[in-house]
Amino acid sequence: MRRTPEEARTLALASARRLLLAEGPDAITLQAVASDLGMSHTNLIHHFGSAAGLQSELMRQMVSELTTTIESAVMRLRAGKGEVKDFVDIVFDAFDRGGAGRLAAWMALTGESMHLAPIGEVVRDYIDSVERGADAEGDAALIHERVTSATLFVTVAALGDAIIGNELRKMVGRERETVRKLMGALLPAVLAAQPNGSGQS
Amino acid sequence: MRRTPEEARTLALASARRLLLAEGPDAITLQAVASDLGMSHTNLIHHFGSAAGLQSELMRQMVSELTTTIESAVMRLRAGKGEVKDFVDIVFDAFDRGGAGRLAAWMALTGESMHLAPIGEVVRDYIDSVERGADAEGDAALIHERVTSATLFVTVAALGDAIIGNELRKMVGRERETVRKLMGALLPAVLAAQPNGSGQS
DNA sequence: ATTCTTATTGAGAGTATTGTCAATAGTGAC
DNA sequence: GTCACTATTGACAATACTCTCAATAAGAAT
Repeated sequence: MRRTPEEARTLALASARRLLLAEGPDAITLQAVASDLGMSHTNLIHHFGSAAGLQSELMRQMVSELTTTIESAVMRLRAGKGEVKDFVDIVFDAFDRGGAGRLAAWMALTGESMHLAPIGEVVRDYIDSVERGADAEGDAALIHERVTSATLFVTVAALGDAIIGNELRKMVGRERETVRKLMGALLPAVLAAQPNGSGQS
Repeated sequence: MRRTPEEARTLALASARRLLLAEGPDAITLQAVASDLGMSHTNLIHHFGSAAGLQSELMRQMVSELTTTIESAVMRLRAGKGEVKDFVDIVFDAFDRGGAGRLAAWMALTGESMHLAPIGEVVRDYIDSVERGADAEGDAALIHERVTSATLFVTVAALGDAIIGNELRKMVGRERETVRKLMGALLPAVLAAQPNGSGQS
């Protein structure tokens, strides 16, 4: 009956995430989480300080997972172990999995965009890594521009897909991978210095 | 002192939109709108029936504007008066202008996705028009697939750009048109039946 | 002018949410 | 076993939001 603080926090964050996915951001209230867990809402205040503390911690956790996932994909790409198409898949999955994209959108909508900073960092890391590996050939400035553009492109599309992709696909009758497949096919053309490459490896 | 019903509704919707842009979806309350307009919140209930009625009307109005804008762009494209790049620009602007993208995201997040149906319809209209104009040449089924994919692609990316584009661009230091320019450059390749064509009209 | 419609308001009820505070009860340390 | 720590709870206050209801008043119609 008496959980460790870590247990309590983990349970609460899992419940909050469940509520976010099922009923949207506004459903994450102290009472809803407490009743879902069968505990009192005052206990949540005890563990998180306030309702804002819980929400903030949920944001921090999900952004952390998101960036970790993407970072590992960047590592593989840096090691030359993966294709661009796989990277696209991972980014799309990362925004889709566990409602990370919906949460990111919520943060952007409610003005809590400071929590998004880690995403910007990992994007910058990715840009640096690709730049470093590629500056042997071609114009470094040009490559920098292409890589940043491509990364922005993937991230923005992955977010949009996570939020509205399912609804739109339902309306026009396409399957789930439609957008990410296109992105995977087109991105190499953006990255390649020569405009001919649709490098299908 | 005594407005016409249309005046009152117009004022209220404008105020609600302002609040949505400035402080996010949760800021659209009867009290906030009423105080912004210097009227009592009961008057808003009189005109919209309920708080949900006001929000619903705001969604309807903004989606209507969005679809109207996109539809006119589709007409121009159908008449052969515009390039694909212009269409991309218009879709991106439509989601950005007046916070339509943020509102669409809010709808998707809160489960009010029925209001999104008109967007699906205009997308389907666009698909039909392009299909009809293009089925003289090539495989009709293939063209259908390419066009639906491309339209999904543009819409999803435009939404993502409207929500998180500014934040991400700020973090990596790119200007505003980065993503839409890429989309405009890549989309013709998706639409062309032959993989060589980046058909610039 | 009188009447009718309705835009507008203020008071107040009902509910949800956050938060405070004191008290209870596990759990480990000694 | 006793004590200290703290996870947990229930009662209660405070605020915000929605909504009902009765009353007021502005404008149109006659």
